[in-house]
Amino acid sequence: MPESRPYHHGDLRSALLAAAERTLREKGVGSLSLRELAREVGVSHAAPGRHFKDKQALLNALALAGYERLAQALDAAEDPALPLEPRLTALARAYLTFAIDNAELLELMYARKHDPDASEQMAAAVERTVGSLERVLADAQKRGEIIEGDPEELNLVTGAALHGMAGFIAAGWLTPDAALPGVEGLVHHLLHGLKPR
Amino acid sequence: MPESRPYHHGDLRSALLAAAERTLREKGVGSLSLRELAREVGVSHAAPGRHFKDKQALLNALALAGYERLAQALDAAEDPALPLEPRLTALARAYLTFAIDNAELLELMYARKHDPDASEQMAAAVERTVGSLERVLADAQKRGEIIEGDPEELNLVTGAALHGMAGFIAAGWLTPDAALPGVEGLVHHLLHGLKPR
DNA sequence: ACAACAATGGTGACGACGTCAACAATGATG
DNA sequence: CATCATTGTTGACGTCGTCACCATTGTTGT
Repeated sequence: MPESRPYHHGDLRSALLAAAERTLREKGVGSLSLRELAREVGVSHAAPGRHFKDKQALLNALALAGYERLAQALDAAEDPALPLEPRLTALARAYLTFAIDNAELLELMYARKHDPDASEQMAAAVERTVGSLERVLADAQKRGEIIEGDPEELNLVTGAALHGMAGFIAAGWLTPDAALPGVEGLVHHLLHGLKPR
Repeated sequence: MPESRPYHHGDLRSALLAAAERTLREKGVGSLSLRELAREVGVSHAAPGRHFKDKQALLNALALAGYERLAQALDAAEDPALPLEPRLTALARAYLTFAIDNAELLELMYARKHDPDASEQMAAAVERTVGSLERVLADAQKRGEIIEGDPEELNLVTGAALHGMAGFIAAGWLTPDAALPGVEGLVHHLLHGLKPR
C-alpha cells in the first residue's frame, strides 16, 4: 500500500526552502523552478504559491536565510579579546569560508531586488552582517589600534576588500585553495598599507 | 505603403545586442527575453537563434562587450606619468564610474558561467581588465613607491577593494553620490594602511 | 459535538518563454 | 546563371510562473 502522503505536508515551506537550497548548490540558480521543487517535495505544482506569492519571494527568503547563517558564522568567529589583526583575520576567514561553501547562495544575496517590502528585512539582515565588522573596527579605534577618522570610511575600505574577495570566489576567479591562505596577507596589507614605512 | 523591411536585416546581431543592452539597463536582466528582443528589432521569434545558439550565448556576448568597454575606459584613465596615489585614484574612479553607469551589465559580467568555450574569451577579457591594475602596481613597485613582496598579493588586495566597491554599487548598497567621493579615501587608506604610523 | 471558517493542497488553464526542425528568401561563389 | 551557404520565417513542443476554482484538513466558537 503506497503510504499515501497526508493531504497536508506539515512543513511545506521549510521543505521547499531546503530543496531550493540543495538545487541551488547543485545546479545553480538558473535551473531552479518552482514546479521542479514541488515535484521534489512531492506536492502539486501550484502548492508553493501558498507559501511564496512569487518565485522572487522564495529567492528572497532563501537570501534572507543566507544572511542569517552568515551573521551567525561571523558572530561565532568573533573574539573581542584578540588584538586587532588576528581578530580581523578571523572575521575575514569566516566570511570567505562562507563564500566558498555558499557561492551560489551568495550570488543570490548580492543580487539587487526592488521589492519594496522585502528590502526592509533584507537591509536589516545586511546591516546585522556588516555590524560584525563595524564593531571590530570601532573597538580597534577606541583602543587606538587604528587611525582616527570617519569610521564610515574605514568600514568602507575594509568591507570592500572583504566583499571583493568574496566576489572573486563567488565568480570563480579565485579558487578556494588560493583564497584562504591569501586572507592573512590581505588583512596585513590592509592594516599596514602598501607604501613603505 | 509600409516599407516592408528587407528579408535580411543587415546587422541583426548588433541590433540584438544593442536592444539587449537597452533592455538590460532599463528593466534588468530578469525581464530580458529573446522573443521580446526579436520583437523590438522587428524580426521573427526564432531569428536570434541564427546568431546566438543560446540565450546564454547572447548574455556572454553582452558581458564580453562590457569587458571591452571597461578595459577601454580603464586604458583611457591611465596616466603613467602620475605618481602612484593619483594614478591609482584615477583608475579606481574610472572603474567605479563604469560600475555606476552599467550596474546591471556588471552583474552579468560577474556572473559565473561554465560554458567551457566562452570561458576562454571571458578569461582573456577579465585578464585584460585586470592588467591595468597590475601595470600600475608593478610600476609603483619598480619605482619603490610601494613595498616589495609578492605582486600577486598586492594585486589581490587592491583588486578586491575596488571590486568590492563596485559590488556595493551594483548591489545598490552604495549610492553613486556616496561612492565617487569615497574613492579618494579608499585609495589613501589602501596605500597608507589603517594602523597609526 | 459540530458548524463555520481559515489554511493548505490539488486541478486545470493561460500566456510567455527557449529551442528545434522544416521551409523560404536572399546573397555569394563558381 | 546555377549552386550553395547564410539568414530569416513558421509552426510546433515542452517547461515554466501564475491564476481561478475546487477539495481537504485543522481550528475555533458555541
